[in-house]
Amino acid sequence: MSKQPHYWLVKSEPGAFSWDDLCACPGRRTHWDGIRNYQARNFIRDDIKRGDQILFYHSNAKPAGIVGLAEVLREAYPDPTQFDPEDGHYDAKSDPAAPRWLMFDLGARRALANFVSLEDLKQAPALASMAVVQRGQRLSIQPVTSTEWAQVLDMGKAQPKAKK
DNA sequence: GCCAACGTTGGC
DNA sequence: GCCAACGTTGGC
Repeated sequence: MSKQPHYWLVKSEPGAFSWDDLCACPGRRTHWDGIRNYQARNFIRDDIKRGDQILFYHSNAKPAGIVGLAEVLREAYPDPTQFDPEDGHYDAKSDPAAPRWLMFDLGARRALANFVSLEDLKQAPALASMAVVQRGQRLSIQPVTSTEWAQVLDMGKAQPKAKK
C-alpha cells in the first residue's frame, strides 16, 4: 500500500476531445466520461486515485502520441451520460440504483516540451512491453509503470537526443 | 478508407 | 457456456 501515485495512459481522439480542448476547459479540468469498457471501468472503480499521474495520448491522430501530462483530481463517481437517452453513450441496461459506468475527473498539468509519437515509443527498447505499443491494444485507459513513466518524460524533454 | 484485432452480443 | 457474427478501435 504505497503512497506513490499510480501512473496511467488515457487515449483521446483529438477530433473528439484534444489536449487543447482539455486546456481550454474551466480550471483546465474535466470529467472523463463515456468509458464503456469493463476493464477500463474496473481501473476507474478500483485503482485510479486522486493524485495519480496521467499520460495524455492522442489516438487516431496524425501522428498518434503523447502530448501532455495530467493528474487525477476526483475519484470514481457515476457517469451521468449512461442515463441520458440523448447521449451517444446511453446505456438502457444500466440501473440508476447501481450505475454500471463510472467516470473520474482529471486536470491538465503541462504539455510535453517534445511530443512523443507512437513511433518514438515503439523505438524505445525500454518501452517494448508498454501496453500502448502492443499490437491490437484498444484499451482506452492503461496502467503505466513508474519506469515507463520516467522514460516517457525523458523522451518528452526539450532535447530528446541530449541523453547522456 | 482499409482492415486486423479485439470486445460484446445473442442464438443455440 | 460456446462461438459466430457483429460493431468498434485505431494504426496505417
